This record gives sequence, structure tokens and C-alpha cells, in this order.
Amino acid sequence: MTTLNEVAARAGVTPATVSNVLRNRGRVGAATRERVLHAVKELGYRPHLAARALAEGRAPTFALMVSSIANPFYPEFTLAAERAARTSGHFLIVCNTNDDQETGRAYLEQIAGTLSEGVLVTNAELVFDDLRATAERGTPVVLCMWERPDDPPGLPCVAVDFRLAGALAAQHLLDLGHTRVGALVGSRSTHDDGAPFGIHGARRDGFVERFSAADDAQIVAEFICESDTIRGGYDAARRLLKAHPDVTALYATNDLPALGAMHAAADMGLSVPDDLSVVGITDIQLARESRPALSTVAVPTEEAARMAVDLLRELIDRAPRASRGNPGTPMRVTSAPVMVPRASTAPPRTRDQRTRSSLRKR
Amino acid sequence: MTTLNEVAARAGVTPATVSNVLRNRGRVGAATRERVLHAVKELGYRPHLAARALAEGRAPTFALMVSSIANPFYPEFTLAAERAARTSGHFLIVCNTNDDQETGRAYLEQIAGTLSEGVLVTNAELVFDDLRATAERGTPVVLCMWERPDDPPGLPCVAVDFRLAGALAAQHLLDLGHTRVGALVGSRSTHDDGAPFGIHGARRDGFVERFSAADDAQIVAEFICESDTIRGGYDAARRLLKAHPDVTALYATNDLPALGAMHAAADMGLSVPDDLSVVGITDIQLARESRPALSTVAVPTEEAARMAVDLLRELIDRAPRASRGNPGTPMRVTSAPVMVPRASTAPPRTRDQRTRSSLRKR
DNA sequence: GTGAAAGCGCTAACAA
DNA sequence: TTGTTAGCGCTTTCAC
Repeated sequence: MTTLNEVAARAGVTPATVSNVLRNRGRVGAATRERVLHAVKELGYRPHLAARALAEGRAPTFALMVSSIANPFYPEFTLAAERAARTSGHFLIVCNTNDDQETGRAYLEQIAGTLSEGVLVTNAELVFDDLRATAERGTPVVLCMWERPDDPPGLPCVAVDFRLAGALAAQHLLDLGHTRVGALVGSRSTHDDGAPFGIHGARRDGFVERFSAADDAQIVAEFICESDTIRGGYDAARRLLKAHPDVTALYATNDLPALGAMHAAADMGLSVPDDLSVVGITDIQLARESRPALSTVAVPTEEAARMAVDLLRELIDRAPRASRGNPGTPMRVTSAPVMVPRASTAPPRTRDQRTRSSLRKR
Repeated sequence: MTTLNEVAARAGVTPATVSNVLRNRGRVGAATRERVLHAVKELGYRPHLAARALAEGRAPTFALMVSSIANPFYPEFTLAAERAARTSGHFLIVCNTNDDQETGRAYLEQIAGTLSEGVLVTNAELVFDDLRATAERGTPVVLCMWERPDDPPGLPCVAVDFRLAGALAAQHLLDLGHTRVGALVGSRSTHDDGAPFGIHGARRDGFVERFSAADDAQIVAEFICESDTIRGGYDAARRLLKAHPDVTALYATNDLPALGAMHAAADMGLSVPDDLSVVGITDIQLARESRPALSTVAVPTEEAARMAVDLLRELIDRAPRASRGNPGTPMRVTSAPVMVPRASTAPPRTRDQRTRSSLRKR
């Protein structure tokens, strides 16, 4: 392994000069620079990142805590975060907590501040206390997808207005003429402990408020999804549709359960969207690729990732070493979610059509 | 930030002793150990990973190069690799090259050896020369999903017998009684340059060999998938089915295109598996969750990840610092892939049934 | 059992 | 413009 020293020796200068050349600091003569660069190339020198981190007192990576890389939303977010991090000169260490609090804590303990300069968190699976602790220890932490802009978490964060997202979904169904619908509320929070941040609370409330505000419109039933997965949505939808066969549309607080609801409908002989409309939230890639394509409320993932990295950088610059005095807990809000109508929603059948539809079922 | 020194001062010992206590090296008196541990807890000391890495001459992370985290296979593999890495005491830095050679090279240049002790590579998107270069520079590299056990890449690797996978898919179709089928061959290799490692070559060959060996059986057409995605499979399947409406089954060299093929069939009014059987390779999670569930050849992802990490560790231990003399390029082979029949495959209709089926199409 | 000292590879004042 | 000198926080011989 080639070191700075070796390069310096080769070029007939001191390590300091080599360092200066490599990072464009301080003034260096053109001739020397030339010689140094040559030596670098010749020896195939590559700076030792750990050494540099130690000397600089900063690390070249960010840590991204995700609760479960199995949920396709996270890879998508990760991708965006990684891009953003790289433009900021950082690598991204993906810390998969696998929904396990202990694992998350371990990552935080070990990585934060020593291997990573800052921590990005996509979910509140981790108890806030741990996050606050690391923040107070001097490692900036940014929450990436806070769901309630109206209710800051007391930690720097990027918020997305998920209540609005829910409202948009409601409006979409209303616009199509649906008056009797069901809701599938995802809730995978292991650590709910009645905390103010029940995972999908805002998404639910937004939908319920808007939908209920309309004349004649009624949410016939709300079912909880055991898990925020296709399977979870499938099971919940089946139960809901069995209990309330008269609903003409289903709202799910996330795309995966919405996809599951479509499968459930298919298995029950209902055609989507003719017999049943389905709408979700997020607009993960699968939503575009499902059959029929899922109508959903798109959430600005890319933007959120970018903003989160930006915010993290600001926090780092702001608190160079010692962050005495509360540095504040800034909150950024992304642009609004937007409804993306696709093939899984349509006006409800008229009574006439419904009869026909029933006949078609075996 | 608390340092070893501070802890030492607090406990009334020297840093060396603290270090010894923390890593269970050297003999330390029970009483001192007690005091040290106490001080550690009291001060909330956490070792500085970068400093440790520098002092030890080794890093606490592995790098995982993936070509595209957007393809759900990679997150699944990543998950497995991360688990394996953690049991080995390493963090996993996920390096998403986004199918870009330059990005990949940049990661390799910067991370390998200085921030990561070893490199795991899931694809040959990176030119082998770069990988060999880093390996020769002293940072172990392991290829994770080499597709041809019979043709080692000249780099340490974990191989999966994808030729057999293809053969199993063929056998499955044969067993069901299909005699006229089509093949969708994925090929996303940007850097094909006629290299011996055409991305899905083995998967194709295995299928073709086995299927063609059967009497009366014929592969009516092979179409290339432009991209290894649902979309890619959709397009290719449409073209194939238009040109050859008589095939009773489709084989795709990967699950995503297979899923796309199912969508194409649906859009063309064909019912799967009644009018058309579809089989893929890999068994990603989506395969289980699609409607109908996809019949596919499951590949031992978890096992491959585990073996790759094990192999990496061995290489690291074997070549403590200077790896003079070819350390060899070991290859491990996972257990065999296995056919997982699900709902997307069935015996072809008899002529009689086919007629009925045609009638049902609008 | 515990301490002293050197050094991992690099950066960052400050001198020259 | 370049060199000198200290470290960054930790590990690791080797004495004591």
C-alpha cells in the first residue's frame, strides 16, 4: 500500500506538500505539483480514507437507517439518498435494522460519529430517545420522511404532508363518484406505545376527514393491516370485502397493501376497477408496473432524500465540533404529494351495470 | 466526544490498559477491569472506529457493489449479505453503481482497502480488470453470483449453477407436456464486448439444451429482452406472442421479465396458465406475490451471500498484509437451484380446450 | 498486571 | 512556495 510519505519521497518533497497538491489547498508551484502528480500516478497512490477521517475529525460517509430493505420503498429511497450523498462527497452506509430496535441501536452506537458524519433515518422505528442521544453527542441526525408537518418530532427532519396525501386519495374517490368505501390502515409499529406517531395516522386522518366531509359519502369500514405488505393488504382486504360487499372502493394507506387488495379482489371474482376501485399512497415503482396499474398518491421521494442530505450537511457545518446550546430542530417540508390516477380506479358501476357484473362472476 | 485517554484518566490507568480491557487482550486484574468498565459506562465512551481502523490496519466494513438497487433481487441479496457481514463483525457499505462503470470504478478506487476490508461484487458490470487490480493491490474481492461453475472467472467467487437452473425450467415445462415454447433471454450487458460472460448465457443454454433434447419439443423462438425489467419482459413477450401465437409456454431467464410476460399475456387476452404458462428464474419475493404466483427456479440467495462473506473472510485472514504469490482464486459452488412450481404454469390445453379458450377471448 | 512509547496515514497550523 | 511539527484516537510491542 502506497502512502503519502512514499509519494513525497518519490517526488522529492514533504508529505505536507503532497497533501496540499492533492486537495488543492495552499499554494504549490506548478513544477512541484507536476512532479507530485506524476509520482502519485506512478505509484498508484490512493489516500487512506480512515486516516484522513481521523486527521480531519470528520468521516466521509453518512449512515442511512432503514427499517426493512425488503419493503421496496426503502431501496427506492436509498437510491435517491445515495445519489444525494455522493454529490455531497459522501458514501452511504446502509444500515438495515430489519425492524429490530436493538440492531438499530447497535448501528447508532457504533457508526455514528466515528465512521459516519451524520445519520439519515427513514422511520421512527428507532426510539426517538436513541436518536436524540446521538444527536446530543454531536452527530447530526435527520429524520427523512416525517409524516406530520404540523407536528414536529423535536428532531431535525424533512416532512412530507401525508395528511394531504390521504385527503387527495379521498378527493379522487369522491370525484369519481364513490360514496361507500373501505379503508385499509397500515400499522406495523411495534413500538406504538400510544405514541403520537402511530405510523400511518396522518394518512388515515387526512382521508377520513376529507371523505367524511362530503355529503352522502361514508367510510363503511376501516380495517387494520397486520403488516405493511402485499400479504397484509390481501388479508385485510379479504376480510373487509367479506364483511362489507357493498363498498365500491378501497383506500390503503400504502401501495403494497393496495396491491394486495387488488389481488384479493381478483381472487374474490371482482374486477378492478369495474367492480372495485383501489387507491394507495406513495407511488412506488411497482404501482406503475402492476396490472391494472395502481392509482396512487405520489410522494416526492427524490426530493425528500435530497433535502435530507442538504439539511444534514447544514447541521454538520453549523456544529463543527461542539454543538453547545440547542442548535434548534429545523424542519423542511417537501412539495406536496400529487394524485396519480391510473387504471385501478374508475367511477362505481350504476345499479344496472352492477347486475351485469354479478352475472359475469361465476 | 470521549476518548480512550479520558476513560483511562478517569479510571486511573493508562490507555493501554483500557484498550486491553475493552478487547479482552492481555491480562488485566479483576479490580482494574471493574474500574475501567465503570468509567467507560460513566463517560458513555464509544471507540472511534476510524482511529481503530487506522491503528489496526484493517477496516470494519465490507463494500457490496450492486449494479442497480432498483432491481428487487439486489435488495434481497443485500439483506442477506448484510446479515452475514454483521455476524462477521462488519458493516456493509452498499455501493450502488447504477449500472455505471465509472461510478463502480470510483467506489473501488476510494473505498477498497481504506474504508473497507474487502469487496463483494454481485455482477460483472464492472470490468474484471478493475476488480483484479484492487485484488492485486491487496484488497480481497469476491464475486457473489457467478453464473458458470464450469468456467471460473479467474477471481475468487461464489458460483450458482444457472445452467442447471435453465435446465430445471425446461424440464418443468416438458413434464407438463409443453412442446412448443418461446424463450425470453435477458441481456442487459452494456459491456458485452463478446466477453465470455454474456449475462444470461448459462441460463439460456441450460434451457435450450434440455428442452431441445426432448423428442417432439421445440423452442419456437428466442427473443431478447432489452432490459432486465418487467417492462423489458412485457415488450419482448408481446412481440414474441404476436409472431408466434402458437406457443403454449414462455421461459424467461429472470423473474422480472417473466412477470412482464404475464402482464403481456393478460393484455392480449390470454389467461395464465390456461392459455399460456410462464416460468422464470431466481424466485424473488415478487414471484410469490404476483397473481397468478410465478413458477420459477429458486436460486440459493441467502446461501450465496453467506458463502461469499465466508470466503472473503478467509481471503482476508490468509493475506494479512502482503499477498505475494498468487493466493489462488478459489471458487465455491452453492447448493443446486430448485424448481418451485406455482400457479403460472400448467399443462397446455388440449386442442379441444384451446377452441373453447379462443371463444372466450373477445 | 500495568505502563511507556512508538506509530498507523494523514492534515493543519505555523515557520522558514 | 515549501518544510516542520504536532497531533487525530487507538493498538501494540516491550519493559517494568
